[in-house]
Amino acid sequence: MIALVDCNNFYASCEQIFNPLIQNKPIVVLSNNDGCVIARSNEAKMLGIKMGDPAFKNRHIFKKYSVYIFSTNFALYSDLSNRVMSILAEAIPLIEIYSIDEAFLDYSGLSEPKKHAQAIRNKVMQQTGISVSIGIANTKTLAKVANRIAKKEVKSGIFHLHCQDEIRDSLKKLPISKLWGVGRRYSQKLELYGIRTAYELTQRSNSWIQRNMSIVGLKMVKELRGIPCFQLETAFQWKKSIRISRTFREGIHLFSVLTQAMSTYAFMCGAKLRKQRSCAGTITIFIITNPFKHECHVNYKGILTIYLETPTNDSLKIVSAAISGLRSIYRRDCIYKKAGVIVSGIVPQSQVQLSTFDDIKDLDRRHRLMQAVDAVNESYGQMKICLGINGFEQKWKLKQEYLSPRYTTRMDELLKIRT
DNA sequence: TCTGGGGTCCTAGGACCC
DNA sequence: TCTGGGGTCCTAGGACCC
Repeated sequence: MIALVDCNNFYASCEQIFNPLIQNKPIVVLSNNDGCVIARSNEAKMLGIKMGDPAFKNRHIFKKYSVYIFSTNFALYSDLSNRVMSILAEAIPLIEIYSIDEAFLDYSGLSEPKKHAQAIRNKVMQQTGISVSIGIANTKTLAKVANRIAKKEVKSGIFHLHCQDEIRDSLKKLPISKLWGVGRRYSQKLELYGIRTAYELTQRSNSWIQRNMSIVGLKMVKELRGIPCFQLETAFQWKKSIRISRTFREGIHLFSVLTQAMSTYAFMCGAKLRKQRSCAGTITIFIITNPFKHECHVNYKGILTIYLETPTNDSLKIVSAAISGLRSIYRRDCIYKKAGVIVSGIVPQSQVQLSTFDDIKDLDRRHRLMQAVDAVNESYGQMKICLGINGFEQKWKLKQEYLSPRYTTRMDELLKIRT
């Protein structure tokens, strides 16, 4: 038996705790640059403000109903999260902290799970002021379903989903898109096959499910049928990738501004790496143009993966690798990869060495590639620059060749598409 | 005018070797 | 010179989560 504890409207609740004036008021928390709504209080939800909606679409609602608006304060949220999690861990040591506001608890062998959950819920409220919903069931996926019911339909905020009839009925009521593990793509696909509820999905054969949704989808459906497939991950996990990425408020047209930003983010990545005592084996940098800007008919991504000869967590080395990578994208010392995506190269000892256009013997082809990259360069940095670092757990190695034949094949395909 | 940031995992298909 | 089956490794891309 597993319990899923989920904090209600977590970021919004955190803001409310320290400000009595905004209790029971509509409040929203906005993302970086005040772009999107990423948390809402119940009152804000009732005004029809949607999760993930761009803030500008809701400005009139904010004004009309005097909605309180906050920018994110992650220091506050993670501090409160830690407090909640330690209360949970005190009650049940076998705990998987699933996200900043959610945890799975091992409830096996508990004779009165609902009573226990009630005690936890009270304690968290009493000691932190955060209200939580708790769903209890035999598998993680069913606990998710139970939690949804606890949050929406039950006053006590606690729901134990165990008898077969009840499970069947709740799955019949659950729209397929709301199921844990079914996102936008899968729900579109499943609806094409006439599957609208979680129950209808459980009626499909195992082979059909695996064919269409991979092994992960099959595990999820088995869990809906009551067979545990996802274990509780109670051990601490090192991060396998670390990333800093930002969207700019305005388009960026100066290379110097890009390098400045890239340095900052690279430096921050280094700090995060050192904090968990890891080293990066590869560094990936990428830049994306504004996907919502319609006048530029193609949107571009510039991606460069740098394979470090020696894994490192030295911020200065990471910064210099990132900057030389960025410069090489900018100088177009690189190979166009496929529509909207450029470059992948190898950087021994932080020196960018990429294949250049000179390597392309076919003059016509070379010309078309250069045109394509020009188009990319022109639209650079209009909106987004990202720096990610990953792979420090993976085997690192210095590649002997700049480009594999396979890569070239894909470029040929691309050229077919573009011409 | 204004659309987030940080993660994980699986799979198909090519490279390469025997 | 041509053909081939089987295995492993790697990576790009696609899916998902909060």
